[in-house]
Amino acid sequence: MTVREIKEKLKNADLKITPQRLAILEAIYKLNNHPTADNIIDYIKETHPSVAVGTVYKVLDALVENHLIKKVKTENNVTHYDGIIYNHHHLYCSESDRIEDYMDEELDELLEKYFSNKGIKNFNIEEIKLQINGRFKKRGGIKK
Amino acid sequence: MTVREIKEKLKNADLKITPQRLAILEAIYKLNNHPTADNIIDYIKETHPSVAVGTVYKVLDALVENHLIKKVKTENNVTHYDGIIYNHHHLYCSESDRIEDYMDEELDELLEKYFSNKGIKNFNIEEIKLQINGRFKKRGGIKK
DNA sequence: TCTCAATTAAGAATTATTCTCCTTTAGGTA
DNA sequence: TACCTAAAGGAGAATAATTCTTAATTGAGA
Repeated sequence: MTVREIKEKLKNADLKITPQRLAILEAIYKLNNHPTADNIIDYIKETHPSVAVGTVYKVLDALVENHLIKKVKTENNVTHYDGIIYNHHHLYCSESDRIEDYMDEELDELLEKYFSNKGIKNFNIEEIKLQINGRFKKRGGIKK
Repeated sequence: MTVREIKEKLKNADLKITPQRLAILEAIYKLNNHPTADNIIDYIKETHPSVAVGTVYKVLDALVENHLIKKVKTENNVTHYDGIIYNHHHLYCSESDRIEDYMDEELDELLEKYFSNKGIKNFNIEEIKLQINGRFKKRGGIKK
């Protein structure tokens, strides 16, 4: 995702293009791992050493409100952010805080069809996401 | 859920049966709305006015660790707890913090079958929960 | 280039949770 | 039934994550 594209996103969302906002949004795209505010601050501090913590929270809120990013539901007492705003699912590691995206169009269609037929009483569905809990297999190294 | 049954659960989980633990676990079952620690404290303060906040957090942690309750994934910066520990799904209201349980055995079987066939590369699935975002229809009152 | 509403910086305040230390108690054992 | 002690709880301080306030800076429209 180029700076140009990020500027375009901010512009389309009617948000002023500021260096802080560019840096924060770019951090989310580059990290691509559902970072926390603290992760983002750590990431941008090299190129933007004087961005205030309060600014980061304020910018993150603005990005969420303007549908450029989303908050991720977790059991943590810390907010994680997602740069992917189209619907998808998440793999949650039961051993760590790792969260991975999971895209599966076949599954999406299945769920769409299922709930079109069935529906949920007294509830208007807006979005269906899977929370898939489990363990990531280790990459390389000694097999356990 | 009777006090007797709750005592049984604590005993089976190898947890000492204390008045605080009984009160907190009963609160979760009675409230039955994915309460926060603060909700629970408010609920039990009438019958147990001197239970310490730190105790509540400690007891909740013990109940989670011993699989008597579960934490609910949310975007809030506050932990919600669930008294239902068998697998089920959640309806999340996009307008409030309301979270409702959603059980659907047909759906469970569908998902089970789907992922048995498909699987997820480099990931061992332990549990699949649906996060269904939407709006609850208003009960009674003027139609909007 | 100028202007100003919007944004940011800085740091204080708030909220939710965790930690520490001392007191109390659940329940096992004799 | 009484005793004992490891475990649990109370109280309050500490920590961490986020929000708020005020003054300074700035993006972008005119």
